[in-house]
Amino acid sequence: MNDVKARPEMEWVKSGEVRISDLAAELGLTKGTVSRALNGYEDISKKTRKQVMEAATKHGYVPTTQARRLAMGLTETIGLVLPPMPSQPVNTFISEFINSVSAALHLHGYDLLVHSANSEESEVEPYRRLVQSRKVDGFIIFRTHEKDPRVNYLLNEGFPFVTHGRTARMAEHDWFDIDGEKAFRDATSHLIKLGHQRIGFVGGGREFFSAQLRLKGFRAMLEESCLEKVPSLEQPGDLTGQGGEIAAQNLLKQTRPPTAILCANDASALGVMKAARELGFKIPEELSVIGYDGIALGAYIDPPLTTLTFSIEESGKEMINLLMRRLKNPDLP
Amino acid sequence: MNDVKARPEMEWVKSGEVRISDLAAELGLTKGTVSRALNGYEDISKKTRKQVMEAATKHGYVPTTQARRLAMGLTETIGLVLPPMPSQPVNTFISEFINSVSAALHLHGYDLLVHSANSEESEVEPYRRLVQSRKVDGFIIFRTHEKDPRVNYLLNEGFPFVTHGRTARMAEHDWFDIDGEKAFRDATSHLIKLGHQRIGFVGGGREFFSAQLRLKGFRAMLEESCLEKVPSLEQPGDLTGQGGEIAAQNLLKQTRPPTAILCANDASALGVMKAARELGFKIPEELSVIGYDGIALGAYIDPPLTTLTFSIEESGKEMINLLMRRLKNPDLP
DNA sequence: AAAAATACCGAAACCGGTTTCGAAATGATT
DNA sequence: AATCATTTCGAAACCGGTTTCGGTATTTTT
Repeated sequence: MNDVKARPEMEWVKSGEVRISDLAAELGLTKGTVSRALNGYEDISKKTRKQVMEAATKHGYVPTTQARRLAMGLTETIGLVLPPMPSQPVNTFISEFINSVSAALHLHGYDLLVHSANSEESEVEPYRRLVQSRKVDGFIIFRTHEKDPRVNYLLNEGFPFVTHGRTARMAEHDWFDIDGEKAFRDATSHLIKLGHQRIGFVGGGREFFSAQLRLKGFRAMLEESCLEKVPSLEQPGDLTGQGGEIAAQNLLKQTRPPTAILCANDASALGVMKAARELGFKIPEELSVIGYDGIALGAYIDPPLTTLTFSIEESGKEMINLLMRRLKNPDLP
Repeated sequence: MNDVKARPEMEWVKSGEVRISDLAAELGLTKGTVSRALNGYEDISKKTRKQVMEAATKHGYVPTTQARRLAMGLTETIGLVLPPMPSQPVNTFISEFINSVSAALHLHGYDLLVHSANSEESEVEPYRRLVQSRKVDGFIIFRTHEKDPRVNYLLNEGFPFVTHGRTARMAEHDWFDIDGEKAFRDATSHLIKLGHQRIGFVGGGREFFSAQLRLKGFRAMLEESCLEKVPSLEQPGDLTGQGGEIAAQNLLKQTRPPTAILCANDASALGVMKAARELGFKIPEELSVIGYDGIALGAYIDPPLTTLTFSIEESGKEMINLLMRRLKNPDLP
């Protein structure tokens, strides 16, 4: 079934043939008038507007984006810079995130420009290039650090952006974050009610603010429940499977190993589970493992990964709303 | 460490302040001359060129992209349309692919525009919009169908694109594909040498050409090895975990179940493994399961997923090379 | 030294839209 | 019927670059 044939009522027109001046010439108008008619200006008679509209749809006229952008001084494009590849093995989050962000942007008539980061250069370099060449009107930043050079740069430039994750300067910019603190309070509470007395924690890097908040939630609930804080039960991690393995080994080789382990994300949790198996721990009988991200794959492995979920789609939508609001009026955070 | 301070030698200039006409005025030249000087035209004296270059770097001049694009009639942007979300649960492929493609494009000075597909509208609609508004110079298409409406549309338009995966009209366009046929011949051969006599196969949808080729490789090796073809051992799938579960149930509930199962991708394989566990099959003692994609996560589950790997990064690079070559001279496929 | 070739740069058109301003045509007011 | 207010559109500037063309100034050739 050829798609062209699927639209028999419309004479096939090669795209990109008709310009606004062509329409104007055919209608005996000037291109300025045609432009105003199409863009809903009030100083156009309904008769003229109707004629213009009809001619436009008849010829399949679509304004050339580059010309619009130049004239209007904006790009209607938002930039998203991907982190360097090798760091993220279990990366389902990113593609879901891109998808939701892209869809949300589309509703506002914006496009998504995805840029890859070169691991050799400075973290802000891609942002700088995009800003200077005026290829985007704003940015979406995720995986924020507490002191984030990208945030510093863009704030300094006065360039619009939203972050996924809080930063030290979050009072000065738009941000969105999952309440990981609460999630980990709840998860910890849940484990305690099940009778666990020794709970391990595998964190993300210190540089990731959101991972710090998850740790904070964990600690808060321990204190609230009057459980003693055991430093050796808090292991650093790096949000990767490998990091999870190492952390789990440190936890489980102790004389009194934990009976449950909370992980800052799902990739870590998978690493923890692998290490636990290799050390002979039965999951979930001897050891409970809980991750965070809600990757779809968790349901397909044995034992199924217990994970805390949040909606990536909602996150994307919410972030775009924040960003669009700011693009329309740059006021106060 | 503020990144701005990291460049102490450069006086800080707010980006986007200086235009080409500013440079021209300062140097006492016309903007046409400045443009030619910067773009390496031969009719510029070395002295003038040097002055222009220095003034440009001094002021941090970067040409405005929209203006360049309008004047030159190209966008230097390639479009990538994501498939609707819910279909792909184990989606690490996409983000890796986006990353590699984006990096490869960047080497050629091109940008990547990522667009999300709306599941309610026609598959070609996003492409049509992008073409008509002239937002991209070409496309990257993946997950091709044998008869692909997107391919038909773009061929009809004469619009450049590359596909990841073959199509029925592959003689007419650039494409890149992993030799899945050979991979599955080899895998099948391997299983046979291990002594397996009954090998199951979980395919992808009939609409995915590449999945068909994997099936072809499987069949070819069976025939070559003089094993009888058992239709019931070939189960359709849909490249999802759920599809894999169903297919596995159909395979394993037979009176003489297979001792090994080949899967068209890793997501299917995970579903197969889940179903096999639930039916009491021990992996890998009683049943071998092999997937295809090489997802990084496979190593972290128990038992580890046996998978056939290919380099997504290489694929992306190769595809971009094909596309760039075509953009530079639109000749024959 | 005059003629021809070359190097170098200015002028201006162009890409395809948007937006401001003013004038003509129409309608309303007195 | 003359005056004022509105409606409606044309004219032109503008966005910020690129590229073609032609004309001096300079150098090379004879």
